[in-house]
Amino acid sequence: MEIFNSMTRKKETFVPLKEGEVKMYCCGPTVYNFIHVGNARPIIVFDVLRRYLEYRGYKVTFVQNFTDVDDKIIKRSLEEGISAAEVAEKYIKEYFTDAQGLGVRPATIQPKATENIAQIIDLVQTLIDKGYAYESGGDVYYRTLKFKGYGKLSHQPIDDLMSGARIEVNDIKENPLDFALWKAAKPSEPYWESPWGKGRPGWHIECSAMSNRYLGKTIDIHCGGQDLEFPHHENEIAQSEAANGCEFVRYWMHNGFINIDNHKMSKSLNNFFTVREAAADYGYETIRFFMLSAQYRSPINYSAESLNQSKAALDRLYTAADNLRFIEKNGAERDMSASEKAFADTFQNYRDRFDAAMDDDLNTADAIGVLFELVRAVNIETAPEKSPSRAFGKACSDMLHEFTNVIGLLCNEKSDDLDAKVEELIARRQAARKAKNFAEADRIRDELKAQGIILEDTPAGVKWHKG
RNA sequence: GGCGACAUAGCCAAGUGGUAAGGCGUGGGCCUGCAAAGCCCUGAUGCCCCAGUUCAAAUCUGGGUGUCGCCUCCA
Repeated sequence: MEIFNSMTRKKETFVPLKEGEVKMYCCGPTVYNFIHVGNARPIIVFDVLRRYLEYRGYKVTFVQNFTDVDDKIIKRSLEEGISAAEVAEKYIKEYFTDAQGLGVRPATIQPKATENIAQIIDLVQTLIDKGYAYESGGDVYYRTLKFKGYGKLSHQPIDDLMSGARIEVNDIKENPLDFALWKAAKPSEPYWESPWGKGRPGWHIECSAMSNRYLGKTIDIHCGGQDLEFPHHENEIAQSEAANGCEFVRYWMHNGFINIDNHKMSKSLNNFFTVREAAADYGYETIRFFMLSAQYRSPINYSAESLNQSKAALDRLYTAADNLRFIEKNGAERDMSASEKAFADTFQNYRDRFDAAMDDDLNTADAIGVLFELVRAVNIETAPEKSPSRAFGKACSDMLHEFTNVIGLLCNEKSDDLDAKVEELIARRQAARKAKNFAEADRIRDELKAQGIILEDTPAGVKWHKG
């Protein structure tokens, strides 16, 4: 598999440190609010990466953290009149509601910064001992100029970074580029005891500490949004490599932004939609489809038109899956015919092309193209006039789901429970149709429609799907 | 100012040297009690512009134009 490595700015063949195993870390949300649609992109994209690596046989250890102590959380706690810990707890819960809706599997480990204070303090102390950090008025800062590779991820010459930061006036730092590892507690702020007095960790040090604790000194993949490249990931490299004396990350992956009216969606610009709002309008899974309809590094524009197109495309997928489910249950009771077997023999071609697309730096747009080519072929081969067999329906269904499981689509399919209720109403409507009582037939159809069930009359019988 | 990304049909979006995937939408058709779905046909002689390299370029090179991002908390 080829991965575009932000560090080298090239696609590189992915070779894990240990054969058959992948250690990956993804920067998780700061839990002070509902996540917005922009936040959802890395969550979805790197969930697909994790699924694909597992599909290819790797044992994946995936760590995604929660930043649950931070200025914004403290601010929020004052606004809401509850403790910072309660704010964090509340929005972690909301995060999981959204993540589950989006079809995102829980990471292997989802640590919180506040569960790792001892590790963070140790790491800060190590950096002080090695001369890479210094205490100043209860704060501890990283001595940026001391780390030779500073700027290597963002490819920024250190002089340019310096000039950009020049305007900052701060007497307690040796250099404007130095960043906080530990912040002294102000009155009424949450704090932990440390060798430098009461305080709390800076943002960047958390990820270094947790990555090291749960995955080790060198990991295979570290991912996040492009805006984390500098300074967050740059700082992580400086911290981890200075402390451990070895390479921190083999492959850096950064996803592109979601735009609104061609401008970055962000909380600071206040032009964002929360996932909760978007899901109310289009459904969670439509958001997931939308995110995967373009390659993860390219910017995508969030608009009603795009989301509606994604919803329509997703419906086509559901229709196909429903048809196959129908055939599995009601198809011809016989072995697969010669032509059915011949078609099943072509599955490997689709698989090869799907894998090739995903191997190419997770080209989900291309992979979805293959998926839809499969859908059309399956629709043709399972047309009612061909009286497809149940075995064939299952074979096609399995193939379809092999792909949709990798990209995490089709996670809201029908249940057997619902089947029974709907089937009964369908039977009553069929009786009415047979008696040419179309008024009653249409009434039942409307009744089901009101419950979100859409009927379709086909030569092979009445099918239905969730609208 | 420094660094970087992108520009493909009405819309979304693949395609990095060999003659334009896929989805949405439009129009027509088959099928149907009607509808829906599905299938077939339809759609860029063309890939922002101008040069150049090549037997061959959306794909490579040079120069433009336009849009966006990072350099500050941010996915």
